[in-house]
Amino acid sequence: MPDEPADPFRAIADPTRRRILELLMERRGLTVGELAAEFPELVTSGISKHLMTLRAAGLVVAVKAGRHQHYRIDDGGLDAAFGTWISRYESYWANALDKLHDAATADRSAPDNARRT
Amino acid sequence: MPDEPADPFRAIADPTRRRILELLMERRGLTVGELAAEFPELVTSGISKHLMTLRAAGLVVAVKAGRHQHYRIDDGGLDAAFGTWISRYESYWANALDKLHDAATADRSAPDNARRT
DNA sequence: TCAACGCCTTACCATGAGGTAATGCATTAC
DNA sequence: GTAATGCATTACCTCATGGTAAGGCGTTGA
Repeated sequence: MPDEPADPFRAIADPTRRRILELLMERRGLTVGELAAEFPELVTSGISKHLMTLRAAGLVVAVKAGRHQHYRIDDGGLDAAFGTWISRYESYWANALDKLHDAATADRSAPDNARRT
Repeated sequence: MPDEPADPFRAIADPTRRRILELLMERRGLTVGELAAEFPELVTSGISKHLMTLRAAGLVVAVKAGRHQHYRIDDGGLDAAFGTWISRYESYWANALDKLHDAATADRSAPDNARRT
């Protein structure tokens, strides 16, 4: 079986893979070598393995171009993987953060319940 | 060292822990026993370990009440853990999905770029 | 054609994570 | 006080994961 689905949540559990996704969001179409250059402490084949994990999770796709291979984020895959989860949590947050906001405005002396707005 | 930060992304990588979070969103204040009842295939101490992982990641908090212990989601912690990441990806999605939409309307014959809508 | 390049693939290893079982420790009930 | 309950903690096992090293294969350029 070449095509096991692979859990996207497990894919983003690794900091290196999250960093790869960030890099691919900033500059799409990066090659393995260009990505590997951002991780001096890792060997190229390690990056390749991470990319395969991301591909197996449906988060990135690769396009062959000559002897290079350009990776970019699979927008649809990313949405399919996390869209449902995020929207569910967002509706939860909408309620939860409302309550936090109420508490914060009611009591101005405890401002750091929610860092980052 | 009792307080190692613990990566929240690693915490939600496990399906059991994601399920626990969902349950705590539906009914807050569940005890370990009540949660364990939802996982017949697991032993109670396993659930306890998962809860400790979620606590270490700052995603849930426990409130002692008699000899029970009520767990609930740490709203601020959840936001601190994922808020930044999600908002960044959302702004990306806003662009990316726009492009998908453009591509879909421009070329009606390639409809399955985005599964799930 | 042949060598160099770029990436993938395949062992292989060390570490960490998920699971169970057993023990410890409060708290409640008798 | 004693027993039972509810959960935490510890020890232990197994398997998955992240990492390296080495070899394979297609592509490019001379």
